[in-house]
Formats: sequence, C-alpha cells, structure tokens
Amino acid sequence: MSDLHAPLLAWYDEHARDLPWRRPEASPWSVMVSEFMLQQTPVVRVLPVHERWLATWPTPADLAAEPAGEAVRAWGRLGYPRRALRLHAAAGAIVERHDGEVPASYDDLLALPGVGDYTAAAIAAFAFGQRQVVLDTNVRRVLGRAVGGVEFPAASVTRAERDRAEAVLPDEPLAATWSVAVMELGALVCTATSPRCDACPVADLCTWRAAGHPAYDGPPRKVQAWAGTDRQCRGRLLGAVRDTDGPVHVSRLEAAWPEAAQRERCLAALVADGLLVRAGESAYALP
DNA sequence: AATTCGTGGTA
DNA sequence: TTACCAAGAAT
Repeated sequence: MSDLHAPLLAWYDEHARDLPWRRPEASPWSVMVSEFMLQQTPVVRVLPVHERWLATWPTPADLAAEPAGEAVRAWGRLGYPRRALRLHAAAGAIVERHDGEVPASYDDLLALPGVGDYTAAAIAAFAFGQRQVVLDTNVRRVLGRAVGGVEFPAASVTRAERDRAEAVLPDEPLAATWSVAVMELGALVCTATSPRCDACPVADLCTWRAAGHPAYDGPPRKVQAWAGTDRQCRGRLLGAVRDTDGPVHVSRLEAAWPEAAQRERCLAALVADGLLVRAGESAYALP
C-alpha cells in the first residue's frame, strides 16, 4: 500500500489548509492547545479561540499560573468545558514534571490530564516529527475505506485497524506529514456523509470505491440525544456563569433552567467536576 | 465495553 | 425539522 504515499503527500502539499498550529514557527504548546480544542470540535470554531489562548498564555507556565476558572472562561463555547480544566491541569503537570516544556515522548504525554492515545500520538508526531500511529476519526474513516473497503469503521479501534495503520505508515521523516495528510484528506475530501471521490488523489487505489461504495452494514451508530439532557442543562448553567463577571445568584440559574431537580443535580455535578464553585449561600462562580 | 460529556453547522 | 457530525478522554 506504499502506492498511497506519493499521491497523498502531493495532494497535501497543494491542498493543506494554512492552520496556525501547522506553521513552522508553531510551538509544541501551540500544537498541544490545538489538539485539546480539536477533540470533537471543528477547526473553524477552534481557530479564533486558539489564537486568543496563545496570545494570552504563550507557554504552559503562563496558563498554570492562572486560576482554572480563567481557562474555563477563555474556552468560551467550544463545548466539553472539562477539556479546559484538563488543559489547565496538564499545564500545571508540565511545569511540575517537565520544567515547563511540553514533553516529546508518547508515554510522558499520555500521562498528562486530558491526553489519551490519539492526542499523545498527535503531539509527538506534529510537534516533534515522530513516527506515531495517529488514529483519529478521519484517519480511521480514510483507511477504513481505502484499505478496508468499508464506509465506516467500528465503534472502537480494533487491533486489525491499528495494525493496518501501522503497516501503511512510512518511515521518518515522512511519517508525521503522512499522518496529517491522511487526516486532512478525511476532513476535506473523504468526509463522512458526502465523500468527493472525484477529487481524491487515491481514488484509483480505494477498495471501498472499487467495490461500488457498499453501504455501512454494521451495528447502528449512536446518536446523542440533546433536548432535556443533563448536557444541555449543564451547558445552560455554566454558560450563565461563564458569561458573567463574578458570582452568579441562584435566581439567574433558576431562570437558565427552571426544572429544579435536574438543575440541582447538574449544579452538584458541575461543582464535583471542578467547573463551578459555591460562592456563599446562594451564588456560584468559576473556580 | 458502554456512557457521559457541549456546541453549532449542514443537509 | 430532525439527524448527523466534528483532530476524544475518562470512567
């Protein structure tokens, strides 16, 4: 499958988006911040927040010196605000354990809060040029189609999938560029709902296309409910605090989510998560 | 292994 | 309008 390499790398060279964390001058910290923000959040929404974040906190030590609540506030509406908390905690761990420098080793990265297999591999590859198996949703879909011949990969990463990704990964120094190129192809061409095979540099080699684009036939993929869920409730409550300076009286939170039992349950959960703190008898604030 | 955790854009 | 999806991690 090394036939995939040349056309894909050539395509990436011509079509890659100019993203701040991909520029030569981008620091490992910039890459790390981008990877946290891009966990389940599209690039276009990350761009302005990432820019402001790096301008405010150019190094891990700058962020670690702040209260966690400042990170939650700056996170804005990117979603999943516990990522802001974890990024803040990771910055603290980097100061504590790595002298303020983002570590380059996969194992050291994996040990940081909020860093799982994907993010550890991505930082090691994109910030430090290492050969790592980077398996995100894009890579999984592209390789699942091009090599595996299926429209969508399994719910969780399989051993066969990891072996396949390892098998097609070129040696250094091309490996990291290859990985970001596969991701970019998944993001721009080999998309989930409307792949543009006519624009794909490896269409001729694609197993799924050769088989006539067979439809997904695995177990039904979960659709997240939203209306009325705790996630919606938590979002409303945290949003009310995040968009206000200083403590917020419970009357404001009652207006944000009238249903009492769910509101109190979610407030307690937000406090337990460290996203909110009680401020006196009848108010809440960012930590 | 299956759930939980935000938000907003698109078809 | 509803359904689906977007560079996942933690439990």
